[in-house]
Amino acid sequence: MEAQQAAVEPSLKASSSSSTSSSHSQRDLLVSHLAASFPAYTPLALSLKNTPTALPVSPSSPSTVLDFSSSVKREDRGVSVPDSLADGVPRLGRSPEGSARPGGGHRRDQWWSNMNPDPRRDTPRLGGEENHTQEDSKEALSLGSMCDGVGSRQNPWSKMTSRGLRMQLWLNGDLSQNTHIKPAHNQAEGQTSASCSPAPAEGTPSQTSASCSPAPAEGTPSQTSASCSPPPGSPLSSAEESLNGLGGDRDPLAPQAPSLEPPSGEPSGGESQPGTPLPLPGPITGLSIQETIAMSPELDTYVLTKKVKEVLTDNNLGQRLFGESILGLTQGSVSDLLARPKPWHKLSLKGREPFVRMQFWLQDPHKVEKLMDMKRLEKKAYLKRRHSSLSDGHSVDGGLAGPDFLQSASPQHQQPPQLYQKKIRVVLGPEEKEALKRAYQEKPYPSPKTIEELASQLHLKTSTVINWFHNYRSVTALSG
DNA sequence: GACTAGAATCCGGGCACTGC
DNA sequence: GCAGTGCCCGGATTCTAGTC
Repeated sequence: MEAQQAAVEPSLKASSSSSTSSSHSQRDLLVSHLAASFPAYTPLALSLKNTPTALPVSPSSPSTVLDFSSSVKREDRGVSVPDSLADGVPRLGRSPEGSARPGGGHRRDQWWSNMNPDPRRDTPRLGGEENHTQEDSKEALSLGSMCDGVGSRQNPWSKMTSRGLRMQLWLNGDLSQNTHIKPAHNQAEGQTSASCSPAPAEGTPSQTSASCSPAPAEGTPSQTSASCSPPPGSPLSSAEESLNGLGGDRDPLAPQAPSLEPPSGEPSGGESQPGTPLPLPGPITGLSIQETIAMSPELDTYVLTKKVKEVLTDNNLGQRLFGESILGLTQGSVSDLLARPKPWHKLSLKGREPFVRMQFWLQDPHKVEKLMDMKRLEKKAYLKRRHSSLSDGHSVDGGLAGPDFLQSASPQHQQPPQLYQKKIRVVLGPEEKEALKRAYQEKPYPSPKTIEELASQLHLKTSTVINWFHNYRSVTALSG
């Protein structure tokens, strides 16, 4: 904790200064420190909810503010009325004013504004806050939240959402306007990191043509796509470019540059296996996809889902296969997403991820073939398993259908189980619920000791008991 | 494939405590 | 008194398992 803060603080100072070339080494230190501290989010290899591994952060990661600003339609969503207010039902609890207070949705606007600085609105502020500095980045988080994020409640990368990610990006320098990432020195790094400074650093040799400057002048033949993208063949290039081209007033599915084509030769995602979630094309790092999502301009979720539905129905592909293979979600979630896509601006970072993945998938020319292959493999594996199970005298019906079956069918799931472990849903039995309710009647706010006791008596995790009380308080508050 | 209950998670806010 | 920190809370959201 202290060490982490020690690492953070210099970077805060560095990033708030106008020149950051001197912070290069600090930044490197910070990045490597973060690489050691933060678990990774590796969506390609892992399920959405799976255990993170080492963060593949390096100075060379395209940790960049993507060049969205020129094409991004700002989220002009007006006032987003929370459901709790929209339905006119007053909410109990401590913060009915919470929805009305200046924070709430406004903070998300702030986040979005920070992520997508609109040059048109980039007017000097009162009080001399010309620069987007530490203050700007921090003001969207309370002290408690900062503390939670940096200290006691650090989330693994896979669990970060907009704010957590924003902090991370800010730490990386991408959100601090004045942070100019110096081109990396070594060759390997040079390919990407060098090119992705938020803005062309003054006096910095244009080593790469290549800045992912937020707003290259219009009409400037931007090298961005070429230089900000990962090496040719890397799917990230297509991913990011595709997203770059997804300004809100453009058809999210509109054909993109040739680079949208997945790497030639090997179909993107390589040898897909049934049950292997998220076969995004190629080795996209977790950081990249997360950043891509965070920086992604507004996608038209309705158009996106409509297109996905069309492709699935046209090719007789099931939601389950699609969900588990592409999105890492269950059939029910896919159904929900496709039937009732939320507007982009109402989605958190996490909520946007499936749509970004849909977008990736739709742009894959081999998408149908790959899903078909998965379907075949799934069937083959199922039959094989069924055969062997029958010979063992065990039935495979029921228990092995669905994700479990998929996972067992996938060779990749022979890897350490924690990598592919699905979140186990706790289903409380009626007796457990009854006991919890009794305890609630007695004490809606149980002490840690009581929680411990309840947990051990009911053979539950303390977190489950805590969650139950939390949710039950919400439910009773709403109904009461 | 649609729908739902509810467990889990995210996040901002509030408050107590501590050290200066 | 103030800033920093840690913890807990409510509200909102996400997403799984189960059912139809």
